[in-house]
Amino acid sequence: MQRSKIKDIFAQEQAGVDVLIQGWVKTRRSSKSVTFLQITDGSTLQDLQIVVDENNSTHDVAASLTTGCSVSVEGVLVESPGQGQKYEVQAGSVTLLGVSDPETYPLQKKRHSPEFLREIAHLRPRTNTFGAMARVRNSVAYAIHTFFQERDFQFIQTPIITASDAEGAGSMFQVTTLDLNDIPKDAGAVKHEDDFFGKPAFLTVSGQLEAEIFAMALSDVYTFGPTFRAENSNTSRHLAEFWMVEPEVAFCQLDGLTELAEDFLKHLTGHVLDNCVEDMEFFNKWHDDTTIDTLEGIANSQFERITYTEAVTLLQSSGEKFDYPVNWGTDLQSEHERYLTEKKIQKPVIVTDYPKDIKAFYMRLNDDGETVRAMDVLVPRIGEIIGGSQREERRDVLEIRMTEAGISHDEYSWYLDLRSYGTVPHSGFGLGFERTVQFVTGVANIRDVIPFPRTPKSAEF
RNA sequence: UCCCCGAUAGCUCAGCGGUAGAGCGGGCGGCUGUUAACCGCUAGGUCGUAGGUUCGAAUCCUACUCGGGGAGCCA
Repeated sequence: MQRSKIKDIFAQEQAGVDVLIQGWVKTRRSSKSVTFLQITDGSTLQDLQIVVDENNSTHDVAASLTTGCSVSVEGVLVESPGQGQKYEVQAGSVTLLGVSDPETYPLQKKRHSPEFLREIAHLRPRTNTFGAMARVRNSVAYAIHTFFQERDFQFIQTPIITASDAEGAGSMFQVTTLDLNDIPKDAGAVKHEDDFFGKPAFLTVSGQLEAEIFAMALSDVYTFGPTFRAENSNTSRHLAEFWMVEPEVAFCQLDGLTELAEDFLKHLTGHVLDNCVEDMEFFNKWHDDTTIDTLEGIANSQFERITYTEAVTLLQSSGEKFDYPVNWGTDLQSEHERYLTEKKIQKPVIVTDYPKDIKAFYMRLNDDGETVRAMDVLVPRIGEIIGGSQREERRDVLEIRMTEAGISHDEYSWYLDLRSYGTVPHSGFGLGFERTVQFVTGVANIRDVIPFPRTPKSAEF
């Protein structure tokens, strides 16, 4: 008999069919006359109840099962007389595939703290929360591709190893094959020519600059891959290794980019609401009882758009007491961003046109000479979920900005070349994938929305 | 990296100067179409590590390690 996934079992039109179920025991409830098993196979949040009567030849096997055991069950699908489930399986035979010693198996049939579960990252996918997270994460990833594919964006794979060490988005991990206990040196200086690439190499902090290359040929492109930041960041919103989505759009100015960002977030949240109903209800019940309302609000609302200068004015006249003062020219603090998106406007806010001195060199300079065409999308609880800009496409202006920022013109000659040979206005942004999953699910800590989190002093599994 | 908080049984925590407790989980027994099942019994801990104060430290002090919350950096 062919195995059925539990998700498909519950989608059956009617009971009465023979089924083969394989999965893991969540709990067992036994009495003298009957044993109930809750089985999960990860295809859905819902457990399947297996009923094993006393006179069943495999009742002793069923009664001996403990949490975590893997089993194979053949039986008949029947309508459940009990509360809590539509169908259950009247067992014909229960086969134990793999034991799970209850003395040592760390998962119990009760809630565990996320901190504890992180220590057993090899077993936490079996929990309700982490299973739901994995399915939603998968769904968001799928929606990212469909969004761009439907718009004829080309999926570009940008390199993970890069020799550029000044991409301007934070500290980088160095990649080397040199023996750190015996580093080759020449007059005290490291002989980088002996290293694998013949010069210092690093893990990428962004695929943007390379994506721009392809946008200047294929018009609309996006990347979606791992990104690395060696910042000593210890917060619930930062990882040393995370995934980022970076569309890059030719013949597009900042207005078009904000529209793309808004459509994008609406598509992702709408897709999850439509396709992860059960899992989202779970998150709404156990993690954040506002998350479904928030997502529905996003689908039905227009994002607010304000300039940095307007934001500063708004904050200064808010009457709100902030720990940090609000001054034009300094970056908005987390508390300021949260006030804007959570209290003042209560929906996603797109802040544009930041002072040039607090933004990256590649952002297009406005005619005022003071601000750049930057854009941050702020959402409740997470803060910045998207950062992007219209790129500086004028070579002379870009060169001045690079000089100011201390960026080598030689090393980025290829980037400058794009402005010499058929330059066009173009724009792009980066969306933090884990922050998006966090936002969608309402899970408080970013370490619980990625299978194996990498953070300072922590790279287990 | 900075500020604050924490680390006691497998898990979640109480104890806060006189030498270790609860609930859940585990084991054993009972019972019921049960569903975070229920009832009874039972086992289980060099109180994060290293120093110090004290007649005596889980408890007070110091350092370190790890974890959490917040900040910065950002996605």
